[in-house]
Amino acid sequence: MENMKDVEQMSLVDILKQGGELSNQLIKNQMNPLTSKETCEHLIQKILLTYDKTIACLNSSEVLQSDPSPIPGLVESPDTSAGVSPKIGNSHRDVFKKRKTMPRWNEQIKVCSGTGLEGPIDDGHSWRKYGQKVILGATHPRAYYRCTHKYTRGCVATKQVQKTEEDPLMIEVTYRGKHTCMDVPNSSSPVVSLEEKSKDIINNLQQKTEPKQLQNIPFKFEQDLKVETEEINPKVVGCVPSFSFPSPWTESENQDIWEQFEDNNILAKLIPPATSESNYFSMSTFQVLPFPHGISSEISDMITTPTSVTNSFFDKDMDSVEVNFEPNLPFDVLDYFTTCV
DNA sequence: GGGATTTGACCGAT
DNA sequence: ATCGGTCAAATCCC
Repeated sequence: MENMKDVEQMSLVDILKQGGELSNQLIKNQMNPLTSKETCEHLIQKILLTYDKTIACLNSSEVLQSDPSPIPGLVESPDTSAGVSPKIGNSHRDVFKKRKTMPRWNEQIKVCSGTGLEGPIDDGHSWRKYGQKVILGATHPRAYYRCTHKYTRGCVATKQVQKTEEDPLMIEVTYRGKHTCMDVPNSSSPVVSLEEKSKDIINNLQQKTEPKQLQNIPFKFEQDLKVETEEINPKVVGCVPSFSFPSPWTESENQDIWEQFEDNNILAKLIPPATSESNYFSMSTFQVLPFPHGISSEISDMITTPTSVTNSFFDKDMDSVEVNFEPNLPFDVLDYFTTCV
């Protein structure tokens, strides 16, 4: 089984690398005014195909994994079913027994505040802080959040938020458990097909004749990215293309991106334009969260606003996506978030 | 007054 | 024994 998983992950990496190369080609072509629209369109189709391949690969690996709890959060012991408060008839001991058997996985995100994006950040969920602890060896305390609907809908999702050692402006978020409170379809965030997104991207490309203007392209690849992670160690098993903007990126930098994936280094960083007045905002990697909603409200939770709020930042379009941003690429943040949201 | 946060205590895991 | 995760009473805030 292990070997099989290795093989699958190897092919996944290959597919993802292919997607990355295609993305680079697309950018290069886009920078060339002589490139035909059809060429770009063809490239985009191929890129999207790599997504499909990866998803298919992931789905097959999911089946292969003998996870006895295909729907985390719904396979709890009876006392954790929706609507039943653990306060009733539950001692501490019961609670911890439950925790032990609870299927769980986590995700880690690092996001940096100070992006100039004042205001709430929304992962689509409301969280309630239930604890805070000083962690050994950590400078900053770790905050514990649970889904507001834990008792009303039996949602078992929790997250931990902690400022990083190296940079207090960076926070690390660890998710646990999938939300089971999102059964009701969210009509406000309709699913967009790959084709529609492809057209959207193409239309944007058409409108951008100068490479510099590429910075205004709403990036929506992430809508299609999906990753399933299981267990405690986060694994990048998703279809994550390398995506380069017309920036002075080097091949080695792109290689670094993929090495990050291969190292399962799951990070998302929003590094603010510390020294420049312009908004620089580059993407190097994408990582997909297995949540209905990914990047969450922890930034504002930790830094600017109280918890248990519904914030908006990446909004629905950024669901399930984790992104590395680096301060090299010109990217109009405000424009991006006003045109995309 | 109701909901959210804080914080000390409890308990399982290591 | 120590650490991490959670509970729950007290407190705060709207």
